[in-house]
Amino acid sequence: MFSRCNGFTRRFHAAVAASDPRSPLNPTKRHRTTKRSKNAPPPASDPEVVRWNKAITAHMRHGRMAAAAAIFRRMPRHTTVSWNAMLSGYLSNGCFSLALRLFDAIPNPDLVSFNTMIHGHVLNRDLASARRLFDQMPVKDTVTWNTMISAYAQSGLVEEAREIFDRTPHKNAISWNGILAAYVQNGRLEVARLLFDSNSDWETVSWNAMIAGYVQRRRLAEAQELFDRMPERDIVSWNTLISGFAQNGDMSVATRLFDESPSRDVFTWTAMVSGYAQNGMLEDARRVFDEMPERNSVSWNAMIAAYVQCQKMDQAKELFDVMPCRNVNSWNSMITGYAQAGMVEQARRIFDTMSQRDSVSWAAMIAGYSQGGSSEEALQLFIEMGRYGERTNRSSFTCVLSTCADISMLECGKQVHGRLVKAGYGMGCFVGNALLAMYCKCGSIDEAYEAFEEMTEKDAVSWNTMIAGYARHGYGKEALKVFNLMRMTDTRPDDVTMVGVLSACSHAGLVDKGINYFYTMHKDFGVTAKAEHYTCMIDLLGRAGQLDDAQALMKDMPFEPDAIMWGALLGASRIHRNTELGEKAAERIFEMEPDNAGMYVLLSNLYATSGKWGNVNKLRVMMRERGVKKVPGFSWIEANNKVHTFSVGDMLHPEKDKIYAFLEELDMKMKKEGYVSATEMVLHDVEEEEKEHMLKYHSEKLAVAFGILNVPSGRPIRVIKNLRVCEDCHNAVKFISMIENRFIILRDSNRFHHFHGGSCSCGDYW
DNA sequence: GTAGGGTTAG
Repeated sequence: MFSRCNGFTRRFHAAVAASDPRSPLNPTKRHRTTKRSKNAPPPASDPEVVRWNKAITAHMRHGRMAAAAAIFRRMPRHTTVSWNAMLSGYLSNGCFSLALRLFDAIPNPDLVSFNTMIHGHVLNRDLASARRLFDQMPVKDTVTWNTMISAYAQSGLVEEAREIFDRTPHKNAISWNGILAAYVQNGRLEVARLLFDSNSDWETVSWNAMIAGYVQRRRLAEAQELFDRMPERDIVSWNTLISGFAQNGDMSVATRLFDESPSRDVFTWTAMVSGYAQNGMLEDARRVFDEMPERNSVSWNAMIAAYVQCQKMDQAKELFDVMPCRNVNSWNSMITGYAQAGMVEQARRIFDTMSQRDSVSWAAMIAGYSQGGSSEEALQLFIEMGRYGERTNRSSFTCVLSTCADISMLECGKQVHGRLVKAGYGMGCFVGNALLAMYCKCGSIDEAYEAFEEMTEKDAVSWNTMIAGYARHGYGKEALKVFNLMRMTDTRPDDVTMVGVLSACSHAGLVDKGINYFYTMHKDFGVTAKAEHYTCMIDLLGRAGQLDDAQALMKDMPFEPDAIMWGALLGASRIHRNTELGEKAAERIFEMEPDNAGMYVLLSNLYATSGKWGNVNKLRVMMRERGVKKVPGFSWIEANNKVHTFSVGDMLHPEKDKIYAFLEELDMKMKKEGYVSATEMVLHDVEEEEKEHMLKYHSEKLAVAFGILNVPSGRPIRVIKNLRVCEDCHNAVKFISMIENRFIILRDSNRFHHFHGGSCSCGDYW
């Protein structure tokens, strides 16, 4: 590393020494600005060489790198200008490594070579190398300083940009615009405005930057005000304002401005196309698209995106097939479109056929799998993405984390977390919230809280996720502690927060607190009770045995009770063995959702525990007549980097013999400790004496047994079940946690249960 | 031959 740095410096000094006194590299005669000073004589150049250099530039401008290189090789004599033309050509065509090699080979690099190379590093998103080169230059000109200012500005490093700006000896309009843009583009609009107002001779470019800042913040009135006041408007000014109104849904103003504008270019037309598209005006978008005098790939992509957004994939495909030159974005739009329309195979076909992919392509494909429920494929592709060397972006991280959360793959999620840290994205809201949700849903509430604490910025979603996470884990007090922390910040509790808070109270049995929050949340936080809040309250009162109050609340609320509310009441009736109310609730649910198998099971369990076997049978007949299929129960557990799935009485798992033998053994021990199997809990078409047998092999028990055999002792056993855990299994797992001295965390369709030492965090209250 | 503002995809 060091030898390389010294090499640069040595070469630089050699260049200075070799140059004549008029050289821009000679520290005694600094050039103040970019333009050659008027009294210096023009450099003596051979007109022949100038012709060659011009040819190189022309080829490079059209992306013909090979032709440019051929001319360069054939030239009888290379000037530094020829080398620089090649350098900037390679960079503008995206060939960074070629450029770097060429730069190393330049015999007498001058200021322009160095400036170009700094910019090259910036394009390569390698600010450190750019800065190293910058620091090594004994002589800098305004271009050098300006390049660094905008490099920092574009990377969000406003303070660094400011520092460079302050040190810039000969600031020109570009320097000033650079620091203005640094503030505007990094959300410091007020500072930018102060700076802007402190000076009166801004160039049009800077007016435009300021207007764009307001447009991005949807502050259109201020944008318009500046636009009206600016001394000179160019086409960019018009385009910025037009697209501002178009993107914010005001197509009538956009159209008026479009008609008023003195001239239009591709940008103007494309802004109109995408504006119409985003406002669902597909025909207008297409009309403008057809009227456009010229189109570039962005215009085509905007029109394709319009069809994609309306899920008109046939028309999107039609355009895609005929467009003259497709870029990555065109392909990415098609992937996104197919994925969102649920046509994952077509999306994959596009993904496989495209010649070059970027991180967006991978993210779109991963999102397609993830949202389509193909979790395994999503994870597979994420792993492949890493192998392929593609830089994982925030969006793919977010998708994969939510996939891990859905199927509760904690180990996988942790690995993704590790890569996230390595990628150096920091813990902003977007990715941080996904990480938080992953840990919550994977049952690792402590790690969730760690991630929460590490987040550099928290928004309402972060707080809400953490509160709801604690609530679902039965840690009501912790949830309320987080809620109280939240109240001390600037983030206002919203309706989602209050759903979390109320359900925390409900899951932890904090009845009075819950009631209090419910009745004061409007006064305290301006949250009006929605149906979700009432559902929480019915649940809370019901669990606490205040079934009359729950019913009274249902009667008084400003909504018609829905199936979820009746379901909460049915669940409460089951806990408190109130058959009459349970039946009433179930009746209403069956009217609204005749296919909701879970509710038949709940009612059946209620009948069974009350010894009403005749009704259990009747219900069974009813289900058969109505064709209601009980959703098969599954449990799964992650062990040895694999997900192991179990169904009732599973005979497919390779280790089934060991598992069943172990369960027999456990059963004996449990009975010695006083466990009685609740045979009556099962809803099955089996004979009485077989019931105990079936129960013993519920999927969650199999998974727990497998976990004890395979998860190292001391580590918690995490099991996920797709349905609610049955009472017998819940009871059994309590015994198992005591006998085997293990922490067992069970996620069912409703909440988390943390078992240890013979009891559960839900307090048998679920 | 090098540095600044506006359009698409996620």
